[in-house]
This record gives sequence, C-alpha cells and structure tokens, in this order.
Amino acid sequence: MRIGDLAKRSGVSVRALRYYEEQRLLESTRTPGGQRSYPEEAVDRVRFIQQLYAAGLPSKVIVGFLPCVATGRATRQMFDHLLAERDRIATRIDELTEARTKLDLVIEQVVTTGIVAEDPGPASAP
Amino acid sequence: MRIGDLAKRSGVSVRALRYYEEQRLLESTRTPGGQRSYPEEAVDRVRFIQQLYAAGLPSKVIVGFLPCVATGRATRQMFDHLLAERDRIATRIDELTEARTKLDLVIEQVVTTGIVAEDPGPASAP
DNA sequence: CTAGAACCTGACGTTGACGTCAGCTGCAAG
DNA sequence: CTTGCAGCTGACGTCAACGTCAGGTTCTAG
Repeated sequence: MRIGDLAKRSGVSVRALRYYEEQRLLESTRTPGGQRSYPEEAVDRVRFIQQLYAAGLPSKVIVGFLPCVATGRATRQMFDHLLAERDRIATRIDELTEARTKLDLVIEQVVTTGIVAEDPGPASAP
Repeated sequence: MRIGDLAKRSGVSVRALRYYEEQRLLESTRTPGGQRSYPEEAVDRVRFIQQLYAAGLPSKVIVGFLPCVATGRATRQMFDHLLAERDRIATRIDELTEARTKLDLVIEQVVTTGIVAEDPGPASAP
C-alpha cells in the first residue's frame, strides 16, 4: 500500500505519516524508486497511534510502549510506566466526565431560562 | 486576594492567570498601585476554566461560553455550539475509554507473558 | 525607614504535531 | 514518449498555552 492510500484509510494526513516515521512510530519498506510501502496492518497501527495521541501521550512515550505491544514483554520500569499512563488516562476520563456534567448543567440552565434571539450583551438588566 | 494567592489556591501559575486575563477569561480589579485583586469566586472560576482546557476547548471557545454560564442565557447559535462541544467531549471520553481498555490489554499481556529484567531488545526469539 | 518578597509590563523562547512550500523524481496511462 | 498525479526530502511556518527573563514598582514585616 502506498502512503496516500494509507492516509485515506487511516484518516490522517500524508504529512502525519511521514512524521510518524521520523519519530520511529511507524516503519515502511521502500520500492526500488524510494517510495514508501506499507502492509495492511499499518492501518490498525496508525489508528492505535492516533488513539494514544488523543489520550495525551507524547510521541516519545508511545515509542517506548510499542515494543511492549508487539512482544508482550516489558522491563519493570516500562511496566510501571504503563501502569502510570493507564492511571493518567483514567484520571483524564474522570476530569472530562466532570466537565461534561458541568456543560450539561449549563445547557439545562439555558433551556429552562430561555434561548434568546439576539446577543445577550454584557450581562445587565433590561 | 492577590495573584500569588489565587495561583496557589487554584493550582495554576501566576503567568497562566495573567494569560487568562489577556484572553478575557478572567477579570480583576486593581489596587491603587496597579496590582491585581481577585474575589473569592475567582478560585472556582479558574478551576472551571482549567476543566474546559483539559477537555480540549481552546480559549476563544471558552470566552464565548462564559457569558452563558454567568447569565444562563444564550443565542440559538451559542446554544448549538454548547451542544456540539458537549458531544465532542462525550466522544472524547469514549475514545479515551477505548484507549484505556487497550492499555489494559497490553498490561494484562505483559503480566501473563512475563516481566523481564533487562531491555527486551529488538523483538527476536531467545 | 528599609530590605526583600511579590507584583507589574513587555517581549522573546518553547514544545509538539503537524501544514505548507520548493524543487525534484517515480510511475502508470494513453 | 510525455503527461501529470503521486511521492520524495528539506526546511521553514504555525498555533496555543504558557515559561522565562529583564528592568522597574509596590507592599509589608521588622
């Protein structure tokens, strides 16, 4: 598969894929002409990388994790790191849940207080 | 309350608070000497801002929301915007949950496959 | 009254994940 | 063969949310 196809199938830009390679997150073989070629599994791998990015992990951390993912083995240090990041994500989920709840409150407030036709202005009495 | 106290109490840096003011997220009165002074509610407000930041909302969007929060009123457009952001956060939560699940799988894999004393190296058979 | 901690503005630096542009090359179709 | 899209490298640009430094002012404890 060529880089443009992988980009479309995984939903990221061509530039992003080259960046991932630069960061050693993604490998490719090359055609005799020097063009990148990817196997099918690359699609899943890119999606996985995107998920970890979305979870707030920087590329250097992801690079450290990929061997564990591939082999199922890890040093003590990497294992602890895995646990720590898992907890960080869990915490993040809690924060987001709280934020969503607060937004829900605001939305409900707006619904019961009323939707206004024009700009409410700088919050003074009519 | 002075800026240093607010920083400690809300857990953000002094620089961040000045930045919030610059972005019109936070107001302050000034002492005759020109120093910022905050009321008690500022602590909650800063925490709220932090939560929205953590949820991935950029400052310009937050600025738009603050009037709704304060007044409970919104234009149709702002209301739709609120709903959209709420959904974005919900989606984000789902993504994070999936990422956590995947990390859990990796962790379990490592636990059952074994923790290794040294660097596992470039993934070859022993 | 004075030392020094806390504050002020203004401006430049940082970081990560790409976007974008330039200039060149590979490759499949007609 | 040539057209032209897709790909290549290299390098600079961007954007947000601050960090940090300089050079000066205000506040407060003693």
